[in-house]
Amino acid sequence: MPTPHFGQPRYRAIASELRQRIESGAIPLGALLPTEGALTAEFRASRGTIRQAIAVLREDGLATTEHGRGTYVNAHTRFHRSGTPDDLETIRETVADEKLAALFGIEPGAPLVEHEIVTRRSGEVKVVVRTYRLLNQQQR
Amino acid sequence: MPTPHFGQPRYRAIASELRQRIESGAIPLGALLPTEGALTAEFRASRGTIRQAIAVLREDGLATTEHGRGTYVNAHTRFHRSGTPDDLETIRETVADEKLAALFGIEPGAPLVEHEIVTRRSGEVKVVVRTYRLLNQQQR
DNA sequence: AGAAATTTGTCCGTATGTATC
DNA sequence: AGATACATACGGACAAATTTC
Repeated sequence: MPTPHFGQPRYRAIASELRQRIESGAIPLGALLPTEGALTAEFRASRGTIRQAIAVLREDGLATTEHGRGTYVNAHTRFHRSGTPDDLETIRETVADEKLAALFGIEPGAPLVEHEIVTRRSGEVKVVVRTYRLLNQQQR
Repeated sequence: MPTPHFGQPRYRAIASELRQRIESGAIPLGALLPTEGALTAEFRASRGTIRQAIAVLREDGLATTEHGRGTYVNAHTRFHRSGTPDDLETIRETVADEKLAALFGIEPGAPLVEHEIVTRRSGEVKVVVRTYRLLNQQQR
């Protein structure tokens, strides 16, 4: 069989289809996706293509895959406006180390405001973001 | 050929090697990586495995791939949209201090990927943002 | 507790499509 | 137009983690 992929690659089309099933509720949040074997049968695509489609969902934060277990639809992904239960936000005053001091052009030990946001997904820390600003600095 | 991957998968080992070449300067920032074909020959791995290794570098923000062109090592300086020049983005591998180690549930000293964005406005550093993620090296 | 079945992870080789040089 | 380089897709094989019996 040739491999004609005009506009949309096969794996993206499959990813879209799966995404739609998730958003429509056909596949409930927190549930397992069909196995790779089942999806290869349904879409009559190779396993590699199916895995690529699932990788798209993972990259978009919609699913999480576990070895030997399967791929879950992430329970609480979208629509987390303010007060996300899974994010932790901390604001504290800290002091500049050598590197930060050099960047800001201040003395090491001088005060800075540190803003830290910890993002978790399924209990695991996914990313830690820290912003540093000078004290009493007004936005423009 | 069998597939003996004891501790570390082949594609991760290759990714580490490439990462090291980048950090050591053997492959300069902004330069093109060797082509997939060249890497296939050098590491005697299949093209799929090479592409998996390069994907790791992309996920860590170290490289960018362009169809038909090649894979670039991301340079320190990133493009700025119109208006606000003078942003500087740095990606480096660092080690977890006590606090970060506790957050991620890893050992202090374990490697992390740090993205740092320094925003200046008329020569003055306005804000420093640092994000920390697990290296694509350790699975868990 | 142990063995088998299930499911995802890694790797190979090949072929063809598409973008860039 | 031709050569080069990345993108997509197939099929097969074995490894490793989990679940089931």
